[in-house]
Amino acid sequence: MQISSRFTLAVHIFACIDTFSGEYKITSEFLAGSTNVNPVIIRKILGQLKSAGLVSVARGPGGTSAARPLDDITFLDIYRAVECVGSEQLFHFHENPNPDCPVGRNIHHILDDKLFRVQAAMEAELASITLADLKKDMAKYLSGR
Amino acid sequence: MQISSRFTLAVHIFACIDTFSGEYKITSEFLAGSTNVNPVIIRKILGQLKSAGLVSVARGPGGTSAARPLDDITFLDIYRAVECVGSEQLFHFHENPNPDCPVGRNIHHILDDKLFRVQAAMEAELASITLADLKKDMAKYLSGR
DNA sequence: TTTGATGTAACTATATTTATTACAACTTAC
DNA sequence: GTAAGTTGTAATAAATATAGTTACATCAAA
Repeated sequence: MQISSRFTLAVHIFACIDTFSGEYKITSEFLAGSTNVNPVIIRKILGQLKSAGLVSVARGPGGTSAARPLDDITFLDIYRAVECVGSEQLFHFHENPNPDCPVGRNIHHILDDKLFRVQAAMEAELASITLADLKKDMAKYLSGR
Repeated sequence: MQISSRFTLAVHIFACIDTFSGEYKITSEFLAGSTNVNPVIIRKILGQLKSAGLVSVARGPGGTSAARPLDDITFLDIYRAVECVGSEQLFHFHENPNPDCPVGRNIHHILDDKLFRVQAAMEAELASITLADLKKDMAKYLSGR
């Protein structure tokens, strides 16, 4: 199954912060307009990003900004902030393999290290991409806006 | 969100084929017993593995076997066989970003190559693991069975 | 104190996964 | 050729997760 759109939404949010800060006030309503997603969903994601220390959200007047330099926020930071997979495991196991079967009893042990390696490879790639990279690439597309 | 347990189930099925072929007839009922999953689900997965050319399933008398040498079946083969993500995309996008917003209009283009790199890293790791590796590691756990 | 925004609860709608029942189709062996 | 055992598949339900929506208390600044 696919990874929740919360992740791409969160990146979209940062892209808006990069692009529109100063020009517009970055509210959940504004972000909802750009993403075409319900403002409450946006606020929930902003809350997760805030808990992870990635953004600052002003309550009274509204307005969101990045809490750290752009080259210090990686896709992995964002992924972990919004994904909130309780288990932190990418792969879902069938819950109750038969303990009376030698394979069923051991399948988890046998697979765990292999699946962890797969997850680690993915996370390493996520960690190699920063919001500074995003901003740089965005400039190409937005030059003529 | 996590990757469907169909993947770990499919690997479990191959582990059973490795371990019990000859000793028992590998039917969907037998596999349901080891995995503790409904036989119809097992049959559906077997159908996907069969379509991908990874197993042979005998209809009348029943019984499943690997269709290729174990060192020629990778975790990526299995992943692709059962995952059937129509789009083949690991990351789910929010569907309708605002085309009137310069960020909304371009977010897909901006992210696509980066997300593809992440997916490729994960798939490369999946491709590096074969059922022969699985069998070897299983031997450690099953020696005293 | 008014204004505009966030934080959050509650509920709904939708989609996906997994389970279950039922049965036709098929293959082998008797 | 028929009985037995199994696969293939449809139809449906149940469980879970995601996303949308309404409503409102809370907060900070002007």
